[in-house]
Amino acid sequence: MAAVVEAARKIRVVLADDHPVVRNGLAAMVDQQADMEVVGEAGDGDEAIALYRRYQPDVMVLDLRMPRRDGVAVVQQVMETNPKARLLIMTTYDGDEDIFRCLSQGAKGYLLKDAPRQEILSAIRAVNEDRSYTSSTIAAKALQRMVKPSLTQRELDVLQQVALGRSNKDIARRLNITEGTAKTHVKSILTKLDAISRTEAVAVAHKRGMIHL
Amino acid sequence: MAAVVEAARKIRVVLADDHPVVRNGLAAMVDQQADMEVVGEAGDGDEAIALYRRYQPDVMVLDLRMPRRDGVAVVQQVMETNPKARLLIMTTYDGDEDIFRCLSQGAKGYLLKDAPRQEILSAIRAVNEDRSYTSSTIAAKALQRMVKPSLTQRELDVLQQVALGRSNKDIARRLNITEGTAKTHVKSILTKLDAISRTEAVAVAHKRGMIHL
DNA sequence: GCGTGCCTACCCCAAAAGATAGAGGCCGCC
DNA sequence: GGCGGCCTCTATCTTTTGGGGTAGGCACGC
Repeated sequence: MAAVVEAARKIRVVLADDHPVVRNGLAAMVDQQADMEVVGEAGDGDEAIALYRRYQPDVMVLDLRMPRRDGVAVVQQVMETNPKARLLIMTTYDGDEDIFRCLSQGAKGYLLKDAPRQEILSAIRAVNEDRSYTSSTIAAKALQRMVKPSLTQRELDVLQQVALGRSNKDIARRLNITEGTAKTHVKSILTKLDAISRTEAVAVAHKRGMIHL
Repeated sequence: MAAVVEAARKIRVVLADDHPVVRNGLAAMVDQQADMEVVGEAGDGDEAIALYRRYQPDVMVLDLRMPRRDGVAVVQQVMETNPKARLLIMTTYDGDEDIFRCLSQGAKGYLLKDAPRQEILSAIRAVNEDRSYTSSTIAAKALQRMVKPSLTQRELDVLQQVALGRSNKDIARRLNITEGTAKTHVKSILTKLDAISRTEAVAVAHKRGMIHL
């Protein structure tokens, strides 16, 4: 057999996704490439962190929604111990607010799961070279987001309660504020989300990935 | 080269899923098996129907959520022209109400996307032999569902409107009924879903996959 | 120091929502 | 034919929502 010739070291990749099928598909795609190889596969957030530590891969591809610890938490954790980590976020949903949380915490790129094969591969290469990769869909969303006012933490707390169907009085009790204050928050939520009713606010917030029902 | 020995004809499979990664992963898994092969891949509902017609596969694996035409519609369409079709539904979400719509329309089996490799393969084999395959998670849900009262069509119409944040008056206008009637429907929705407010009803309905936000 | 944004809290008031208790028409099933 | 489920509509009453404005305390940045 001829000697294996490698111009350069391969890009070492760790995959993290809770769906075996998706991991399988990604692994197959990556391993078919001459310039990259899969060195580890994780099925949840905790595993992802462990595998990153163990293999110190060039790139880790992360699903945003995973059991035990979601993508946001993994990015946070990994970047803390390894600020130079190159992480590529992958998710099913565009418009997910968590994307921005990941990116602002240092994730290098973002991909939609319905991206074609080639886009996925070039995203991995881009991230490996420390270039950031952002799918055009997301770039557009990011711009939209700059314009639209974002909710404060407290408002997100209240919104979360609203989404559970709680009344203002209930929300006030749980957050240790008066009903009047709860109403104030709800009002500003409605204004910012451009919604007429709390129910519509929940729909809008869910669509924008600000809350997960 | 030795002659290829085949004890029996391979199971001919068509895959339908809008995520290239998932299709890739499934295809790799299937083609690795000695007793099955992928004869077609579809990226949306319309394609799925077209490919079924063209290849008349033994089994078609269908994602429930797809662009252009979702799994329910595909099952409906295919079963109509080909009552003996063997369809295996695959989805990300347990608790999706649409599952039951598919099964009652003749889909042979149901799988969660996070199912392990082996389960997926044996589901395909089961469906091919005209046995039905139901993941245990779903069997449990089905039982729960028997107990809980389901909404009438009209109530689902109203619920859909409620989920959009519309007021009773709005809903009444759009459905050509009086506000009082709209309220009556909302009331019975709240009762059946065991919710205190319309907002909670939306949350519950969404969790049960009765509506998609 | 001064503005700005956030959280808190209060007021009033009109509108909507929800709870309750009816009732008639229609359709399918036993 | 009778019964039950569904859709429609009515009326009344209480509670909750949402819109309007105002304002003090606090932290942060310029």
